[in-house]
Amino acid sequence: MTEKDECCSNIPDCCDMRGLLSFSILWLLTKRDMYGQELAEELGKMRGKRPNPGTLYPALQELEKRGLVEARKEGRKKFYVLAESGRMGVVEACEYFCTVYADIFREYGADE
Amino acid sequence: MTEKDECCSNIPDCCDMRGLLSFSILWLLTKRDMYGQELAEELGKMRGKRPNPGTLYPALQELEKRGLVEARKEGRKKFYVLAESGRMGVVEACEYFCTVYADIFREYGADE
DNA sequence: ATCTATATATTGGATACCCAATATGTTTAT
DNA sequence: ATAAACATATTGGGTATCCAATATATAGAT
Repeated sequence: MTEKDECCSNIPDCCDMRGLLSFSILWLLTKRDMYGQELAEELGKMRGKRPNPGTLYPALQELEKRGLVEARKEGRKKFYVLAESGRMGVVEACEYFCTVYADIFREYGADE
Repeated sequence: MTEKDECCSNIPDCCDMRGLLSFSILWLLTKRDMYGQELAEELGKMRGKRPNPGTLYPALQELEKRGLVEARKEGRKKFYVLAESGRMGVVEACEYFCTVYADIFREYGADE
């Protein structure tokens, strides 16, 4: 608790680690439907920093436009739901991702 | 073995998985010094596709400019070597990376 | 009604990464 | 010396992600 607020805040300054936002969003949506601010919070927990609205909302619109997610409004909240193609795509993407970076995880992941 | 040539060629079309090039380069250089074409080949094995020269060389120049790698010429080959700051940075980056995507690896990585 | 908090969205600008195509050197072979 | 092969590099154009700052719209409280 003397640490930062959430999970990992050791954001490296050597490589900016940009990328994989859409991938992370799709993966989070396999857990449950979420609206924008929930996604922002979960992304913040994962990566140590919430994405800015100017980053998040265009990404969501793009995923919606491509038919990977669908939106359902509830009051002022707009819940994003994985579409059929998104659900298949994200599994494929996760498998690819894990294969590509398997060695890195073998060395630095695992415990802790 | 009936599969594709190298490791993973199931490049997903749902999310483009762009990003992490500099990170991957730094990580490869923890294994051994490499020149451009070697890096291109190793990146091709990792990700299923070699980066184009117009992608790779600017990235290498940027890493050199920022002092994370140093270059040593041997004939026509230009070997890239992790600099001090690069070696520390890449460990930090690997730990960050593994923390951020730990859950995805737990689900889709591990065996196979 | 009006104020506040919440949630979505846009604007403008920057950087990293991606490509195809082409150009410039440097060895090696003939 | 000239050609072929190898390696590095550049050009021009595109997309995804990143930011700070601002705008709009809805809901709940008073």
